[in-house]
Amino acid sequence: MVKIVDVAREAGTSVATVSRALNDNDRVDPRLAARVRAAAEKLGYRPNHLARSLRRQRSNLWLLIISDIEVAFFTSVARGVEDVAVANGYSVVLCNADEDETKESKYIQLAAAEHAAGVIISPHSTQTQIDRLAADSIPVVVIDRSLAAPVDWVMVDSRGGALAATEHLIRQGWQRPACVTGPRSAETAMLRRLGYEDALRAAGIRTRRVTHRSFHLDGGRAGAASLLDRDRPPDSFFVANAALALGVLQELHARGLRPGRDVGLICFDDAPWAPFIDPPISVVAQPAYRIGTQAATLLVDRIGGTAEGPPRRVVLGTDLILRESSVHP
Amino acid sequence: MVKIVDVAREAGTSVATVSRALNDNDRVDPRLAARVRAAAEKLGYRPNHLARSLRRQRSNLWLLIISDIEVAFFTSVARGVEDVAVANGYSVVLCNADEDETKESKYIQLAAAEHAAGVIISPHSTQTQIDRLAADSIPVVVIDRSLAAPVDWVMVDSRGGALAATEHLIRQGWQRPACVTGPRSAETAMLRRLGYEDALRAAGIRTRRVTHRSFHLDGGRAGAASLLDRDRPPDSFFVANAALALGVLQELHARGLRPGRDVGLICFDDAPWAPFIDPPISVVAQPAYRIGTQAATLLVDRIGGTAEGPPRRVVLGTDLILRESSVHP
DNA sequence: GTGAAAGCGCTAACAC
DNA sequence: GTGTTAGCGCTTTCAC
Repeated sequence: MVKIVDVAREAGTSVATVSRALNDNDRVDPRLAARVRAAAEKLGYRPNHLARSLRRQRSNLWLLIISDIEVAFFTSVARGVEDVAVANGYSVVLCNADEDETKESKYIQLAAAEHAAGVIISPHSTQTQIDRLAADSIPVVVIDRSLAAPVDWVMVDSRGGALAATEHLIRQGWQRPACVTGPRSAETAMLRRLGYEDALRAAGIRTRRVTHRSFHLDGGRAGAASLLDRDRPPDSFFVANAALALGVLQELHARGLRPGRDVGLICFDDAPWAPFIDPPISVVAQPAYRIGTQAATLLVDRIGGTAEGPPRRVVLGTDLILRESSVHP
Repeated sequence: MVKIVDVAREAGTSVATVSRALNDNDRVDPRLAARVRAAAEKLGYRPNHLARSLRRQRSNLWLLIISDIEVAFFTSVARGVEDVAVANGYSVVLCNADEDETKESKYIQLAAAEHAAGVIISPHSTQTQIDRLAADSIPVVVIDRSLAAPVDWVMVDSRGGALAATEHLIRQGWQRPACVTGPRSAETAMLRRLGYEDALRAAGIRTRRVTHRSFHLDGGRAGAASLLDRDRPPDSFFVANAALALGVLQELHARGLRPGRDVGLICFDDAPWAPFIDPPISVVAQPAYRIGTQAATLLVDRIGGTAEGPPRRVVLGTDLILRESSVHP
């Protein structure tokens, strides 16, 4: 292993100068700097990140703590985060909290122990504790959901998207839209429900048909079943994410109900397979990749100290993509 | 920040003993150890991973370098890896090489620079260079594809799965099966093609209808188009992964060909949406999560030094899941 | 603009 | 079984 003293010897200078030259410190003679770079090149010098981080009391690692890695939305977010991180010389540790508070808090501890340069998190709940990070002055950017603490965040206009989707169902002619959404603890689940209710209110529909379930296929199936078993069952569904929608689809299929003919269906989250379902599914598309890049950019600014002061909040808009599942015959 | 000396003072002992007690070294008096742990607890001591790693010349980070994070298969693998890693006190840095050799080699460099404890990689090609890791004696486990170098690996029986899938098509009564597979540089693409050809040979079918494309939706679409434009077009398709299958589906749809009626279709990789496509897609399912846990287990053994000696190879079997797309009317 | 030297927090070799 | 201490490789004062 070739280290900084070896480069110094080769370049005929001191370790201090090598360090400065290689870290683009300007207080070094351009010609000497060139000699240093040549020496480093020649010897194949690779800085030891561990030593640097120990000295600086900060690593070049980000922790990206997401609530469910198997949700395609988060995968795209991760991509966006990673692209920006790598471009800025950081590496991303992807942590899957699995909607589990214990796991989540372990990862927050880990961020502190590893002296992470920053953290991007989609918190389990608005009560998620990030004091440990604040205490070590590790910058945090929150995505997808908000947080009680005063931090930067990037969200999608869930309520607006849900409103647009439900309005669309009503305008199509569906009379009794229902809402299958996520757990009450998830802010997005609540916001999407609220958007749904906004639309009903605007249309003068009194009956709210709502069910809260876990954000999974099984939840969707059970939710649809419970709704359909009611006295005056819904004739259409606004579903709060793609996994839930798969479950709703399954239940509809089991009952011989075809979307776009017998019932209306639209869901939050576009997915690569949505156009191929029978029938193709109408969706509210979220700019997942951009959420990732935006969050990462905010984090870079905070770490660099470019951004001081109060939290910044970014809200990205959604797109309504209409396919056949929401058509009223 | 409370450090090891603080704990030593509190417990009335030396830093060496604290280090030993906290790292479960047995050469320490149980009662003293208890006192140390109590002191650490009381002061809220958190070991500094950076310092530890610098001293040990090895961090507790794994790099998981996958070829495409948006492929659901790799997401499940990642989950498996992470679960085992965390259970063993490691953290996983997820790196998305994006089927790009340059990115891949940067991540391999990174593993060295960060003194990663180990690396799990789905290499871009069999020629991927991992010397840099061997040089730093960082253990490597290869997944999904093989590698020229002598390392541990975990794979799925691609050839066998492809054979079973194609045999199934033929047994259904399809006469002219085609194969839409990935790039020649991807070993899985080649193996799946070979399995397909094994089945044709066994059935006495002479004409091979094969196209190699990138493992993406667009590749599938273009591949299906080129095959269907031939003089004697295929009447059925064995497709080498789920993304490709979506593209094939798109092209079939555009031409008014319905799987399970006009053509036969089966693909590698199960996906949560496969049962909901019109018609539901028959697939060769891979045990993705288990591939992850297996690879991680091999890595843990290598790091711990439990496993010395020659490379170990794990080949996991596939499951044929039959739905409607492969039915011959 | 450059160099000498301290020290980040920890582990492990060595001495007892 | 326990303590003393060197040193992992780097950055960053401080002195010149």
